[in-house]
Amino acid sequence: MILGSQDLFRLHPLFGALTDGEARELLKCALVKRVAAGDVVFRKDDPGDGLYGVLTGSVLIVVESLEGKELVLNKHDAGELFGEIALLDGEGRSAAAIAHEASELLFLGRDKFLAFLRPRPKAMIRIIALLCARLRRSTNLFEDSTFLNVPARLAKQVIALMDGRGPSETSKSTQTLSISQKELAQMLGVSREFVSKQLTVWREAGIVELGRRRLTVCDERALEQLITGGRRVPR
Amino acid sequence: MILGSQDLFRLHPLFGALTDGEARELLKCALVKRVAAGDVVFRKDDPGDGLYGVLTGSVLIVVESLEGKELVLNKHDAGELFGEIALLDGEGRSAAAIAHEASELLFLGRDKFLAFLRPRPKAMIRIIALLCARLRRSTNLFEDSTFLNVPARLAKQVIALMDGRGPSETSKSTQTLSISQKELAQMLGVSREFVSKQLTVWREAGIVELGRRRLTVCDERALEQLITGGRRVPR
DNA sequence: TAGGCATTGTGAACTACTTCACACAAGTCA
DNA sequence: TGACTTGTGTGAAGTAGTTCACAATGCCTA
Repeated sequence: MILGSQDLFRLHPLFGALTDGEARELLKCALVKRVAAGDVVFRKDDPGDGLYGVLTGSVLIVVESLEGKELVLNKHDAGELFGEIALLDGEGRSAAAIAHEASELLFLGRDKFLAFLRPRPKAMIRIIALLCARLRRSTNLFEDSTFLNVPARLAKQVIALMDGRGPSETSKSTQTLSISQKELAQMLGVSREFVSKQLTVWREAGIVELGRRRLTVCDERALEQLITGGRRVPR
Repeated sequence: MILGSQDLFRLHPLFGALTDGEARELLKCALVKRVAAGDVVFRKDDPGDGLYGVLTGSVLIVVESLEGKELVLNKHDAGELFGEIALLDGEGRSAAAIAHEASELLFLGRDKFLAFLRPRPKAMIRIIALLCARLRRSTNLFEDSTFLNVPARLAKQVIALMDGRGPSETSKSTQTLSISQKELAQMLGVSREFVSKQLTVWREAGIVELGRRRLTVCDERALEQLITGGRRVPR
């Protein structure tokens, strides 16, 4: 789906039922940034100068360790907002944002956004809902990383990526993800090699098919069972 | 410090500058729950029926794995609020709350709280700030658990516990924490034995002194260096 | 004062990962 | 076409943590 710059404001739950006039007015304050794959949108600790929305493409939220290993905290596709934390609390960016592919982003400056928000308690309610959702996700990630072993977390991640892409055609169909094993590894914070080995095991078990930047899930049920079965150190 | 039930409302940043009248009115809707150490305040997945504040004592936020291992996500002392997420988004409790010691809690029902919140955008702003703070903490925990090894995370946790207790007397003084090694382990999601071994190493290095449910930090600087020095698998 | 429970210390064996070192395949650009 | 880059597969060796098993110590209370 291709979003017009206006649609993001009109359609995103955060902005609720804006009138055409309001949407147009917000749009005047916003600007469209075009970025190429790999471009840095903002860095960790940058001042939170505004809110971003994804019109086309996708953006990764990333933190980097001292040795340069990257951990992907989140991926935002068309229609989603990001960069709200630093904007709202006035602290520095809590992570970097990097374009995953060539993308068009809508940028709304801090002052404009806060001015929009101040007289609209309903929008605040929706911001609160957004933050709660982020918090639940974040807590779950932490929980999983301490309770589940890597195969289980990998299975969970793969399923989440499939669900994110919408329920595809028929609910029973095999679905193909376009993602490299390195990217999968970075979303879990584990080594690329281990992901490769685990996927190979699954291929031999007929659960997935593999290709270059391609992962086709043949047996989603098997993956689901791996999650609940995949305790840590199951002796 | 012992909080009167009224003080929590008057003093907590979330409620801002309430008038005496407002505080009294809120208080009429609230009720005080007394719990003993180990009592369950709410369980994971319970409906989010209200907001809690700690008057005296402390409460742990805990998730449990399928095997029964407990991970302590947070600890709330006197003057702090908890239970806001499920309350705000209407989903089930994202974790359990368990009294760490005998405590007095103030409970404010969902309807009353939302009614209080609705006409007060300033209070919403403070809720938003609270959620942002929680989100940053949660993200940091996840980040640390993937980038740092256990000794570094343990050092960080110990320092955080000391800072939480206020800057003590003189800033250079040695400080004593009253906590068991099992509790420390559960805050990090690691084994009790490993914590014990690591603390023993530190004792032999003169960094800490140990006792039954007692941990005295002699050399905070050394702990701080362990954090930044403590990459994962440093070859 | 004895008995019981919670806490700590420690060694031995194990395991779930990691790093390192490659080989190979596939796409891309000069 | 060839050279280069990116992605994948795999084995060998290493390591940071785990579980298990137990001993010892201190505290609480009957």
